[in-house]
Amino acid sequence: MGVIRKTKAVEVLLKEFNTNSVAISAKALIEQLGDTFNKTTIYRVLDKLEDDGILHSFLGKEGLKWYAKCNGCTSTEHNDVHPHFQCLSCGRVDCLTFTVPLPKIPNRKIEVTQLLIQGKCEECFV
Amino acid sequence: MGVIRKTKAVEVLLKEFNTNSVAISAKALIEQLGDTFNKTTIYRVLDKLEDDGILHSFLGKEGLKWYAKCNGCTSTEHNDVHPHFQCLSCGRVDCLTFTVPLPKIPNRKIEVTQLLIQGKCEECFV
DNA sequence: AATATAACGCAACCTTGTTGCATTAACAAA
DNA sequence: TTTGTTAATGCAACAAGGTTGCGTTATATT
Repeated sequence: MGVIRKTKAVEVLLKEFNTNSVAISAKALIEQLGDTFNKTTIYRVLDKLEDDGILHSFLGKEGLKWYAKCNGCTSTEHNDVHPHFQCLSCGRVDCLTFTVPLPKIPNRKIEVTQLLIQGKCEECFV
Repeated sequence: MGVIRKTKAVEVLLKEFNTNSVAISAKALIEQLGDTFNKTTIYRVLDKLEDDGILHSFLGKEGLKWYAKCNGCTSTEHNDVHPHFQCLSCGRVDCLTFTVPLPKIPNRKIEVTQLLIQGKCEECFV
């Protein structure tokens, strides 16, 4: 498990996530880069970058898969489980930096939490 | 907007949600009832029951749409935004009764929150 | 430069969910 | 209880996001 070859697709996709500090959906990436790279390639590179702990993914509104850069994750563990914010006006999604304290639930083991907050972002908020 | 006719499909689907106190995915309902009712019908009835404030929906793992009974919702407002718990062992999903306090986010307006917690449920937890 | 094989492109496919339209059935009124 | 209106249904075809198999290309190693 590892990105072993620095291909064009890997390079271009990584640049996307480095220049934009927001999350990007696979769909948007395909719309944007689909002429340059096959969608299969894009999906596979995203998968691999996630495996390697470089990107993390989550589900946005309507079940679309979004990706964003990781902070301090390794290929063995994704440890930046944080909320995501999706603007209902402009559609933009980004990562929030705080963590939400959850109450202990008796007899259950929490492994993953996915918190998606929807509303109006800074730019769309009047 | 309202369920104006008590049809077989409405009756059977409502019974599903009344006898099981857990959430059920549209997919599971189609697998279970697809011989009796057309999947289109099932999707439409679920839609309508949600419009009427009888069911609420949310996205589970893998972007599947899940439905569960509402508590005190009306056709104009779904006000039971609560976390959902999905067991990674048995796949079962249910509604949690607590609410999670979110920190205020400056310059943003929170409208909806979707919190999906994944882990081991009471039965699968050792 | 030769070579092994990861990565790619393409086409075909899968799944969840939606739409248009003709037919059926729920329910109110006669 | 028959009739008439129209909501609800079934069917087929479609839509969109994503996946798979396989032959070809290109990266990195020797």
